[in-house]
Amino acid sequence: MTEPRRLAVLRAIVEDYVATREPVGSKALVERHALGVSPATIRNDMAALEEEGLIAQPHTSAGRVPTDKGYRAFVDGLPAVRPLSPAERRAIERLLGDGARSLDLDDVLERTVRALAQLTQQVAVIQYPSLARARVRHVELVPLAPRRLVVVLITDTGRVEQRSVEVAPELPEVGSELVTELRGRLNAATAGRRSDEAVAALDAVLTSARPEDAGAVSSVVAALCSALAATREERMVLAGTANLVREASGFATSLAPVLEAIEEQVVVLRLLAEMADDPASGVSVRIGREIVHSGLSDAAVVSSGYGSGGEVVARLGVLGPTRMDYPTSIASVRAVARYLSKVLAQ
Amino acid sequence: MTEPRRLAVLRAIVEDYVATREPVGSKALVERHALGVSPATIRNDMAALEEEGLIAQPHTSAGRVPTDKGYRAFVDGLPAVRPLSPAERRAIERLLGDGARSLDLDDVLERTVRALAQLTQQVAVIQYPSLARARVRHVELVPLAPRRLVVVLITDTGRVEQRSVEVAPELPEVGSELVTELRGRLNAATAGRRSDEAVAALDAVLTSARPEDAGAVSSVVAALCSALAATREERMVLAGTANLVREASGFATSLAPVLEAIEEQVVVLRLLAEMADDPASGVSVRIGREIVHSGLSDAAVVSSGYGSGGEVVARLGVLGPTRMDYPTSIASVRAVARYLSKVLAQ
DNA sequence: ACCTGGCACTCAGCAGCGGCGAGTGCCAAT
DNA sequence: ATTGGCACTCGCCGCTGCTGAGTGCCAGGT
Repeated sequence: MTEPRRLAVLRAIVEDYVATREPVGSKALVERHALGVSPATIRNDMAALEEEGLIAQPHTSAGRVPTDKGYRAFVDGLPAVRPLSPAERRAIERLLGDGARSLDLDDVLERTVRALAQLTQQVAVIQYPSLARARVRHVELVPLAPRRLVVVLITDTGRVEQRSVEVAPELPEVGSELVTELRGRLNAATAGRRSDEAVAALDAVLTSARPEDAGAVSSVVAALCSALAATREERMVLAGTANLVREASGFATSLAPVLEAIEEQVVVLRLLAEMADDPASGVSVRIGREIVHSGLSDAAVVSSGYGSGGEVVARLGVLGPTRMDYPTSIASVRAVARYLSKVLAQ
Repeated sequence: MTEPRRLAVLRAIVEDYVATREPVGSKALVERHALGVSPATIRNDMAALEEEGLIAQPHTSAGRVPTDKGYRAFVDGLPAVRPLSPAERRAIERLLGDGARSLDLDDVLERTVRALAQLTQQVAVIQYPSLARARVRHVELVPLAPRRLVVVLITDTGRVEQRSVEVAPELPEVGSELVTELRGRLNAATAGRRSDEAVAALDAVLTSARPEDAGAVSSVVAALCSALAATREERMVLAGTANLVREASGFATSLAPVLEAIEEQVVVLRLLAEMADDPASGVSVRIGREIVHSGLSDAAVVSSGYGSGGEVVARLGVLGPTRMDYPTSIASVRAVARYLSKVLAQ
C-alpha cells in the first residue's frame, strides 16, 4: 500500500464528494479517476484512511465521506494555489473593473464583497480596514440645535465616525464661540495621534476647561472617546446570504445557527481575527470543529489578509459548508484579496 | 347562513391555521372554538367561503387553508389593534429602555430593529429617516494627502456622508489655502439648503473657480453632489434573518428568493415606499400577491411610518410568511414605531 | 330558511414488506 | 502488495392495503 496513492485516494474522495454530495464507494472511485488499481485495493486504502480518522462511513455498506480531519489533510496536501480560470478572471474584471473608479471605501468594499460572493457562490465577508493604527486627521464639531451637536471624527485612512451629543438641560447652552474654541482645542489635542493616544490627550482638554463649560465639554469629549473607541472595534460587510439556501449549498444541520452567527457579526469578526495566513499561499483555512463557535461546526472559512502596501490591515474571506470546493475558494479569496489590496494602494 | 358567523369561521380558520400550520377541518373547528353549531353547518359556511375565494383546499378531502384574499379579509376585519400583552410591553422596555440613552442614530436604529425582530420572531426592517427634506448643516474638507481629500457632509438631521476625492495627477496639488477657501465657498453655497437646492448652488461655485483650480474643484464638487444624492436615496437596517429558517417560520417554497430580495435592499425599500398607513390603525399590511415582487409571493409585510413630531419621515416593519400572526405583528409594529418616534422626537 | 345527523366517497399519509444494488470486509491466490 | 471472488449488510425504492380526517349531499327537524 504505497503512501502517495493513499493521499491520491483521499483527494479523489474529497473531490467526488464535493461534486456529487454523496458518499463515494471504491468502485465509483476507480471509474471516475485513473488510479490504475482495482476497487479491492482502494478498499484497503480506504480502511487505512478510516483508521487514521480521515474518512468515515455514514452507515455500514455505504461509501465514505471525508471528516474534518480529512478535509484538513486535503487542503494541506494541495500542491499549490490553483490559478484562476480565464472565466473567473474575466468575472473579477467585470465585477470590479468598473467599480474601481469609485474611490469611496464603502463603495469599493460593497462591490468587492458582492463579487466574492458571486464568484465562490458562498457567503462572503470583508472586514473594514483595521484602524487600530489609524491616526486622527480632523475633528469637526457641528451645532444642530442650541443643546445639540454632532461630533465628527475623520482618520487618515478616510474613515469617518460621528456621534451626536445632547447637552443636559440643566447646563448652559453651547454658544458658537465655545464651539469654535473647543473645535480648535480638540484638534490640537488629537491631530496626528492614534486613538489610544488621543483618548489620553483628551483628558487634558477636559481638565483645562473653564468650570462653567465643564459639563458640555465633558459630554463632547465622551462622545469623541466613543468614536475613537469605534475606530478600534471592527466592522464588516457581508454578501451572499442567499447562497446558504441554494440547493447545492448542503449545510447538513439546520442553517439557523449559521445565520445567527452571521447576524451576530462579532462572532465572524473574532473568527477572522484569530486566523493567520499561511506564508506560502497567503490564505488561511478553518474547517468544521476547528472553528470553536458551536453553531459553525459544519462550516468552513477560507480567508486572507489584505492591505495597502505589504501590511495586512484587515481580512476578507468566504464562509460555507465544510463540503466546499476548497481549491476554487482559496484561489478566489486570494485573487480578490490581491485585487482589493491593489485598489486600496492607490 | 348568517353573515357574521361566516366571518367568525374565517377568523377561526386563520387563527387555527396560523397556530397549527395545518389545513383545518370543520370538526376540529367546532371543537376548538365555541361556534355553537355543528360541523355540518360549518361545512356549508366553508363551501361559501371557498366560493368567495377566501379559503381553499390543498387537495380534496383535506381541511381548508386561507388564501391571500382570506388573510386580507381577516386583517381588514380585525376589530382593532390588539393592545400589547404586558409581557410584550416589558420586552420592549427591556430591549429599548436602556438603549434610549444613546443618542447616536445608528445605535438607536440598530437596537430597535433587533428588538422588533425578537418581538415578532420575524425579519425586521427599519428605513433610515428620509432626508429628502434634510438641510445641509456643514461641509467639511479634510486633506489626507497632497492629491487626496475627504469631503464630509453633515445634515441637520445628524446624518453624515463622506466621499474621498482623488485629484488627477495631471492637475496641480491642492494647497491648504485652496482647501480653506473652497471649504468656505462650499459652505456658503450650500448651508441651510435642501439637497436639490444645494446641487444647483454648487454649479455657481464651479463656474466661479479660478481656471487653474477648476479641475480640482470640479472633482470635489462632484463628490459633494454624490453625497447630496445619497441623502435622498434610502438606507435601511435589518435584523432577524435567522427567523426565516426557524422551524415555525413556514415559508412554503424555498426561501432563496426571499433572502435575495432582502439582500437586494432596493426591493425592500421600494416595497416600504409604496405602502401607506391606514389612518385608523396607523399600520399598513401587504399580503402575498399584493406584493408585486415575484420572489415574495408568499410573504407578507406589516409596516408603519414613524417620525419625530407628527410627520412621517420613514417606515419600519416586519416581513414574514403570509401565514403569520397578524394581530401580534401589527401590535408590535405599531408599538415599536411609536416608541421610536418618541425617542427621535427628543 | 336554516340547521343537523347520517351516509357514501375521496384521498394523503403511514406502516409493512420485499427486492435491488451499492458497498463492505475478508480470504486465498497470484 | 495486489487482486478477484464471495458472503454479508443495509439504505433506498416502490408496492400494497389500511386508516382516518375531511368532504358534499340529502332528507328530516325546528
